[in-house]
Amino acid sequence: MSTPGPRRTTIKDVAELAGVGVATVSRVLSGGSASAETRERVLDAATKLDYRPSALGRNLRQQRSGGVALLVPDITDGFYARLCDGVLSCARSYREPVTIGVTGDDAEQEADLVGGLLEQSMDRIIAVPTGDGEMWASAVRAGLNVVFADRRVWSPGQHARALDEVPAVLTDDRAGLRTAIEYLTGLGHRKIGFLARQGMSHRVAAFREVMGDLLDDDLVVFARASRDSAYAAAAGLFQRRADLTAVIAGGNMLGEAAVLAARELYVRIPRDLSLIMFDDVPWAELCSPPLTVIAQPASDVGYRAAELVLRHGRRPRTVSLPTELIVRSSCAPRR
Amino acid sequence: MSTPGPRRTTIKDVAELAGVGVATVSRVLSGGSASAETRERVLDAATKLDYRPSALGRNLRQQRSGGVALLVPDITDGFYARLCDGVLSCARSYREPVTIGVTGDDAEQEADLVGGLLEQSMDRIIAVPTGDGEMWASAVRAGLNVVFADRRVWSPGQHARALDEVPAVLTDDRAGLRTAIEYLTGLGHRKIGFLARQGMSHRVAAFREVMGDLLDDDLVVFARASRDSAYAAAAGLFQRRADLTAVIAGGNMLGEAAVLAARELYVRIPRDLSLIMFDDVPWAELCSPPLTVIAQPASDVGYRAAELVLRHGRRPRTVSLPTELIVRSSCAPRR
DNA sequence: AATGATGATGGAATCGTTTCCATGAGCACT
DNA sequence: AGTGCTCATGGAAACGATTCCATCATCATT
Repeated sequence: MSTPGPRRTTIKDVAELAGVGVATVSRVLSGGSASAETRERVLDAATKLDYRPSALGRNLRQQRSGGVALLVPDITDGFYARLCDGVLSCARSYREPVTIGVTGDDAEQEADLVGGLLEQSMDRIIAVPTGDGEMWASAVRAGLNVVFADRRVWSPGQHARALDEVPAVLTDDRAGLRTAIEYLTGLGHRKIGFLARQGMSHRVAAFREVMGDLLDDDLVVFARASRDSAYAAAAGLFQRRADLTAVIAGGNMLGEAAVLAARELYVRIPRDLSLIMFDDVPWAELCSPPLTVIAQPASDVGYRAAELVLRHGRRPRTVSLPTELIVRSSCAPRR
Repeated sequence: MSTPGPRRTTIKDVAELAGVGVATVSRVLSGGSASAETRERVLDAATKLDYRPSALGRNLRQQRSGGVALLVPDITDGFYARLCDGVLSCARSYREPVTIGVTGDDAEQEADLVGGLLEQSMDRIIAVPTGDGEMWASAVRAGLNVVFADRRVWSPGQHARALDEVPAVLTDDRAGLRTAIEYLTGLGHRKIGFLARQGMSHRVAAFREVMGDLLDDDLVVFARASRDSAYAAAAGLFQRRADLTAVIAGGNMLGEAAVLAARELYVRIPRDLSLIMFDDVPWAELCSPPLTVIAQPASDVGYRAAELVLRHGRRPRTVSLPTELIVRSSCAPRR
């Protein structure tokens, strides 16, 4: 089977070669106090034996496994892929491994995943949460070190304040939405739709608030976290409400679906329908027509979240990163 | 600071409550032999205490941490994102956590990452390798359980056969390329370029082989793993060789760059230049013009690779998944 | 009835680290 | 010289599981 091989070199071997106790080796290697001479002898021995501390032993002793967990709804979505990339790049500089799980925007899967992490004694986690504040509250009570990214979750009961203390890195959806809506109304649009995905309630809330008097609740539709569902939602909206003249897609999968559905239904963009999509992706520029988007610093969101969870120093409650409206050619004046 | 809290319930607590020894509890929980009555008592106690075995203890004892590691060049690239998704979805059904690292197609970073994994005693890894057979050979000699995905690496020396035993899940690049090239030559194209990225030597080799007499080595160009570099490579090629009538992009970042560069240089697709891109992505259809692509089952590649590394049964040396040419509107007859 | 085989069981060792605590040396000050 | 203080140091005890091994009961066979 597997070769029995030469046993891996342990701290004990180093101690022996250096002629000191294991405790001393441990102290030297983790930056404790020791005399200069001892330190040198230990370091020498360690390099001579090519000693690498076993994370396993350390983890058991410290009752926590290193590394960070990262939970995103869908890694295939360009936005979350970039968010992951940001986390990964920050974690790399701390030499911390990152464990990724996808929740599919499903509360049950999310709970499962978190359960698994607890079992692994992972105590640091960055999450794009999907619903169920109860679950998250109990997780932080269990000692989990949570940072929310992209969206957050509030404490369910008005007495439990556990979640309100959880730091979060968000994008300024509201401002982005406001700019976008102002742009559209400036072009004369009044009937503005919103394509959302389950779990985007924060964005929907912001949309409702910013729209104010203009809001027509029949114009906001929800899709599940699949391509097909997004398409169905977009097509359904376009067919049902012929009076629609502009639509905002809550994410790039929704935007994709909107373009596709419009094409299928002979709705011309931007002549018949103006479209603004959340999140700038490389293909938005390549699309026909090039899409006007609300750009989000996805990678920064990930990076900052990782910093928060890894540095763990005094940390601000919540940081909000700016969005930017990038005007291309998918919006036109209402005709 | 952190609440000392009630100690987590250990196997010992369960043993005590059930009135048996810890060894028995362990056996029952991991499916060993035990009398029906004992089994029941143990299971009862376990549920009553809401006992969850600590992965830490197990890991240390077994000298290996569970889970799988996954190394990809760039998680932001749609292809690798889907590959990750495939791995994650398979791993989920085994309840195994997945640790992801991005190599950026850089051998040094790759080696770093693998070193880190060794330190964590991760012994199962799925990798899209980038260069340096030496490093991978020593990794498998160290007992690492490697499965290559998307591309593989051969043993450096002709005597060391370590790597040739490593299973791999690949896509049939050669066939895809052959079909694409036949399609292009059928349209009358003779000067066909290839846009590659560092680390795509397998694909370049296949291109060279399939092109045969038609090959003009000056028409294959390499980019580094960044968007800018891809753009520069494409633009450079288009300017340098005005006689070029068709080009194949080795990945979707390259394809993106090609479309952009062509647009910038007033090269019309497909009128002046036919384009085929490796890997079908949702936006290929939305692009103007819609792109003809060589589709690859990215998610399946990941899924199968995960199966291979997790089931670990008798396993085929290498599996090759089919590609498919999807004809859209980015190719036209040579004029 | 004596012997052997089988199977369930629990005690104890083990994995590799960190950290608590006791020890002893060195030094300053009275 | 004696007292007290600060250090460096090493032994040993965790951490929580798995698994080796010895023990004991039960039962079948001679």
